[in-house]
Amino acid sequence: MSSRWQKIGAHNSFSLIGIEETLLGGQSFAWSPYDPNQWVGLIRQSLVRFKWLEGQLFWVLESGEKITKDELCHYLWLDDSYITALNNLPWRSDPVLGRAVNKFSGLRILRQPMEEVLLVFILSSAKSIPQIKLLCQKVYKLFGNEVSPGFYSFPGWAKLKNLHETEARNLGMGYRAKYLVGTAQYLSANPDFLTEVQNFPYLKARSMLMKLPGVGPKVADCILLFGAEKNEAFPIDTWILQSLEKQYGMSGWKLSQMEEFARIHFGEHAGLAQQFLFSYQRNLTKLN
DNA sequence: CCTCAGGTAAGAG
DNA sequence: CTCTTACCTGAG
Repeated sequence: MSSRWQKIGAHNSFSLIGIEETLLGGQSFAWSPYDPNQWVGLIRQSLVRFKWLEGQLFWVLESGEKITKDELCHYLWLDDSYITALNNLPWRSDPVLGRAVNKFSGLRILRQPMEEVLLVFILSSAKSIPQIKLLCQKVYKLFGNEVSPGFYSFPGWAKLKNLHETEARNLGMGYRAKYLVGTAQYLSANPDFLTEVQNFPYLKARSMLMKLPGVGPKVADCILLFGAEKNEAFPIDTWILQSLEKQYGMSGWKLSQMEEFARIHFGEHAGLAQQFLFSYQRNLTKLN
């Protein structure tokens, strides 16, 4: 059946560690390891499997709705704008970023559905990747579509509105339950909210998102970076905090000062730099 | 048994 | 605007 495999791109500048970190590193919780150098996951209503072989990335649709190569390329940010973004980052003059870019060659930002990113990052606070995955799966299983046995798709906020706080807490959400319920209500009352947010420039979009319960500065930046193609967004989580403090010598700096530094130093594609620094910092013990 | 986590919100200074 | 603390739950 290997004839089903299709090659994704001729010159996609990936590396094994780059694709692996892109899919499993924590910007999406939809992907799982399959065989060695293979990963499965849902993109909307399509169950897709990727394979890394001899320096090339291949894909196959396992089940669910048809998906085009163009849609996959967009999801994986395989168009030339990635190269442009990378070239605009100061990795030549910044040795910290340089090491990260070199180590995680081809690491990208996945372009995910904004609605789904909103949900998973509301649920992400103070939780590890496996915990977030599990929690998402519980919610998806309750309201989502079973695309393939064991694979449930993101149900959409209209259906999430049917989840009451008590029920959400019973799933193990803890204090995140009231965030989810509150956000579902807000979106129900303002159906075009996310579309509007997407059309505003970064800073305005960010402050709009922060009106949602459970969405603070970090989650808002994740939503904009992973779900709205706003590359200026620079989510500062504990890993980035560590990176800035230890690699960039910014201990004692205020969060607002770090944001300003990121904006000036990394520029309009700061979010891509963030992803490299994040991966480097998080894998620091494994790298040496 | 105790601490802390990939964060947010609320209250105080 | 900055700083502190509580908030659920589960892992270490």
